[in-house]
Amino acid sequence: MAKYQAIKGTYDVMPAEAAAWQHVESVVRRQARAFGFREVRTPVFEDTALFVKGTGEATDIVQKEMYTFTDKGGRSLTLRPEGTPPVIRALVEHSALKESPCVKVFYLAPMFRYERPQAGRLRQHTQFGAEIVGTDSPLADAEVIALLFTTLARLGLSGLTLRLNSVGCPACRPAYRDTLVAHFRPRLDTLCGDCRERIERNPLRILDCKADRDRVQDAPAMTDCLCPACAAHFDRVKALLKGLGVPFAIDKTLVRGLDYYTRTAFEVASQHLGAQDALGGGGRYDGLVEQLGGDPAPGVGFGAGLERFLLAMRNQGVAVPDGPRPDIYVAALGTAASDKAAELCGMLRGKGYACEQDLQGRSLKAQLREANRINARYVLVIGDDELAKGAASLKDMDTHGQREVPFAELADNIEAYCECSCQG
RNA sequence: GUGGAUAUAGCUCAAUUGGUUAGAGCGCUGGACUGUGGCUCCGGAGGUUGCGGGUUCGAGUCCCGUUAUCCACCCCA
Repeated sequence: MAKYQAIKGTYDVMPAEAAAWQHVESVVRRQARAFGFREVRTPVFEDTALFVKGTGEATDIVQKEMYTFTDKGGRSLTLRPEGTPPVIRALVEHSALKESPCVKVFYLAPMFRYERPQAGRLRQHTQFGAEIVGTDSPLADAEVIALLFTTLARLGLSGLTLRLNSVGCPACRPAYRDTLVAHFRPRLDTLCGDCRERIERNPLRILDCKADRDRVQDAPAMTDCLCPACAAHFDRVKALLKGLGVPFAIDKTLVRGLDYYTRTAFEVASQHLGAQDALGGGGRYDGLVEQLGGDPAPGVGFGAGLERFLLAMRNQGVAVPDGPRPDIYVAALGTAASDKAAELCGMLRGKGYACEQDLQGRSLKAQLREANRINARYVLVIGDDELAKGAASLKDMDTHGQREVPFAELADNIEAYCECSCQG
């Protein structure tokens, strides 16, 4: 066992897995662009108060999962546990909503939470998130949901379930909350210990308690208690999703763990994951911008875990396209030939080819095996004979064919010999 | 924070009721007309059996501790 290893709940992406990551990232970026979202990048740490205020003091994230430390200036800083508060902070700080009243942004960034690792759950994970700030139109809700859902589809994922709910707004939630408490109060002794506390602190969370799943089914639903505005909003979101062909299921027990959500709440789960089956989730947060010191503005967004994308893809057997193959491998025999090879590699790279050579002075056989291993399209063989003749042997690794090409011609007309996908 | 399982070459795994120099496949590496890959054949390197104690004539196998990993609860991405 190595003396030093990656910290619990973290991991390394080694070159063999990097191709899969790059593929996922490029699909995500392409899709975000297709929907008109622009990228934002914010620092990995923030003032601790941003999350206490934004994410919510009562949430599990803030209460027990944050990596918080004091820097040498005595400031309390926190590695971001989620992406939305930092993004809102940045939009407010840069007055983005004054330049343009409706902003669409996405991010691809690491998040940190002190949790007990298990399948699909880490202490550092990477989130793809998107936010639309500045409009309370149901169009925005539907667009954000469609972005997440179509991205997953583009990645080849199937067996997806989109769960949808509305958690109301400050106008109608308090009344629903009372209704819920009135419903559960007489049945307190049938609930689990956690829920007996939740009824005081946050009764809505009783709804997504797994232990009390059965006892929750006949509880009153938020969707039956929405105020007219929230009900109309929810109806339009559903209609829009139908129009977009995004399948969903109403889940009246879906309650998200962050304090700022209003109205729409959603979650996308995969059949191909373990206990942690949510690929992503989000909702509307119409009070957050004001909460964080900006002029009041509504918003809606989601966060999704890239590690879970990859995990679901692997479990589902989705093939990841190969990365680009190297164009040319230069095999050299002897010191003089190696020097010439270095020179040729430099010239070819200058023309835009992906090109490499042996760095260990190995046998020709070993060099060709290496060229084959990295799936090079062509091999240039250079030895004493070639040096004397002033020409290299150009071998086509696919057709096994080989021909002689003068060094000088190589420089000027390499494209003619390489009718491959080389970008000259 | 709680519970369960696991820990043997780079990787995936073997090793009879505790018993001699801990094996295999893959990978790596060298060779099979001293300069030509994939297939085949032959050879080589590589392990203080996670770490620390204990029981025993003898421990990879049993016991205790510890660390790490995995899975689940909680919660979430």
